[in-house]
Amino acid sequence: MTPQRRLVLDAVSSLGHATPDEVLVRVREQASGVNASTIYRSLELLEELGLVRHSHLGSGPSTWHAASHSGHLHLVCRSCGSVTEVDVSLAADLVGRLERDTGFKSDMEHFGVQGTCADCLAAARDA
Amino acid sequence: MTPQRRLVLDAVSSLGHATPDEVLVRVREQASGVNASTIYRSLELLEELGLVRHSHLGSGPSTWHAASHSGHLHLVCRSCGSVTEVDVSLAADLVGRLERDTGFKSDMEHFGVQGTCADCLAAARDA
DNA sequence: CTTACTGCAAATATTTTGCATTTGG
DNA sequence: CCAAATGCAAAATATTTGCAGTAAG
Repeated sequence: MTPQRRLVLDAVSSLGHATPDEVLVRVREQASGVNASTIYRSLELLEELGLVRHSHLGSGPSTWHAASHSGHLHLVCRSCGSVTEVDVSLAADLVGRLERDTGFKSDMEHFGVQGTCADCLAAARDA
Repeated sequence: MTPQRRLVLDAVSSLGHATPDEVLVRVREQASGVNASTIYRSLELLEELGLVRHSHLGSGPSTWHAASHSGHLHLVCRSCGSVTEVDVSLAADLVGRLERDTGFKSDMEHFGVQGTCADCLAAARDA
């Protein structure tokens, strides 16, 4: 565990859902010389070690979070970009049915669920 | 509706889930001079017109399909890359619960569900 | 020492944009 | 003719890779 890798892990842990670029910015607040490729390589390594995970929440870059911070679905609002977390158990029904019907074992955490959040729906109603 | 746009629509319709690059290749079989930027611009326009849609099935480029060909979830196998379609109604339970609990209105079609397909699970068991 | 890690620069891959040319109404 | 669409080239974005220098065991 090098200093750079520790900084990457700390950044991911404190940022929540961070893109590699956001991690880079945070890491550089602590150590200015760190390069983007080190971020990518560290994230990959930390994922192999099971310390962090990545998810695809939208069309942009993937986001990373600490492995300890898992067990939830990501609800991604297309309108305002907000990301809401809900317990992954809410999808247990769907996951179970998919497995029974097609034999497919789903990982609902890896991708975000796109849609529109309550606030944006309300704003659209008011407009 | 220009000749290029018609070719793009035809390509999307016949290819199923195609990336912009796959659409380009198909279009060039009919008209060799077509440029990639025309593909992107045509897809965008056709989506505004409601004739095609795009989904994010994995970490790579988005894929496009005819609007007539919708109403299903995409089950994307991480292991072999296969894409299985199942009726979107299977997710009605989850969608309803998310809306009731958090006010979030989900579009389950827009993102693929990652996981492992039955074949790859079987292969892993045999190995 | 020597193996592994890092920074740097360049290469990839994907998508977007500006602009001159062409096309179709 | 005029407005819109296209092709082309370059820019923008995101990520990966080769390589040489650095650092830690």
